[in-house]
Amino acid sequence: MKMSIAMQNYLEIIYETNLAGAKVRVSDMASKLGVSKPSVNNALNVLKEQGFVNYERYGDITLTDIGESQAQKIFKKHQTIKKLFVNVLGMEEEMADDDACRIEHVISQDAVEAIEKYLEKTDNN
Amino acid sequence: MKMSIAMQNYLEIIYETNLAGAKVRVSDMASKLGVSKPSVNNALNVLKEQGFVNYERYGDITLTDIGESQAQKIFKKHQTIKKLFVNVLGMEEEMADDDACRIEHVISQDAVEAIEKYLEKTDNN
DNA sequence: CCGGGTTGTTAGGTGCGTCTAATTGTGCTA
DNA sequence: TAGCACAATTAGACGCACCTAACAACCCGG
Repeated sequence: MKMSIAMQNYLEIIYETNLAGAKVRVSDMASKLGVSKPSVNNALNVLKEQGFVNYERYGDITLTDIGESQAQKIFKKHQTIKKLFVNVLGMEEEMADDDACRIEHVISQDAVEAIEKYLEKTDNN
Repeated sequence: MKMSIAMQNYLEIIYETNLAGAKVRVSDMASKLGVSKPSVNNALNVLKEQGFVNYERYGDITLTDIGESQAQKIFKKHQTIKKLFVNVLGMEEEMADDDACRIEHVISQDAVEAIEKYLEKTDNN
């Protein structure tokens, strides 16, 4: 169940694109993540291999149930961290997003829960 | 002035060993970081190349002025993050240390400053 | 219904940080 | 002071994530 930071980011962008109601495309992923199309293609094949995405040559890109729940977990971490940064620490939204995007991949579940508890306690959720 | 996370960790462990007043040795670094001795050796040569450490074959390992100030910066970030986690969020010391050790390498300077300001404001420094 | 622009894929290669196995250097002790 | 244990280094290889260049498939306008 171990996933690299890079792979987590690919998964997350698919999830967010779904949330936005847009079609997931290799080119768009590449430009959003700032990598080349072959890198995206390669990542998708790895993620498919690991059972996180459904993907066929030139076909649609979708998340499997497992991929979806993984992505959701990451996304939730992101939101929690961002809330702490914006609501408690008074950071700018954009900056908070950037930091959250990097921290979400390395922070422990325990730490996230500690943040959540604090946000509840201080009515910042 | 860009340094990889791996290299930051090597630098930090040298700094901490200095703080503890102990001699810096390849073997100890390897076991503390959970990597092999050749990995440490290689890292030291890279860091020497980049001007962060003084290091000769079979010689003492010390930080240059630049290396020292870099390490100090990282260490300070670590302390700030840890304080937030322990004093504000109520996390265990050890857990907070582990999280801080990973987050310190990806968090922005702005975010650290926001944390510092918050700690001051709430008398947690 | 076909030709060209866009999108996606393949092939091949690079850098970084890691490893194991083998070798060399150091320094203590008998 | 010779030898031995252990510390450090070298050599060579691997995995991962990335790249560029080239090629293949898709699809839409004429």
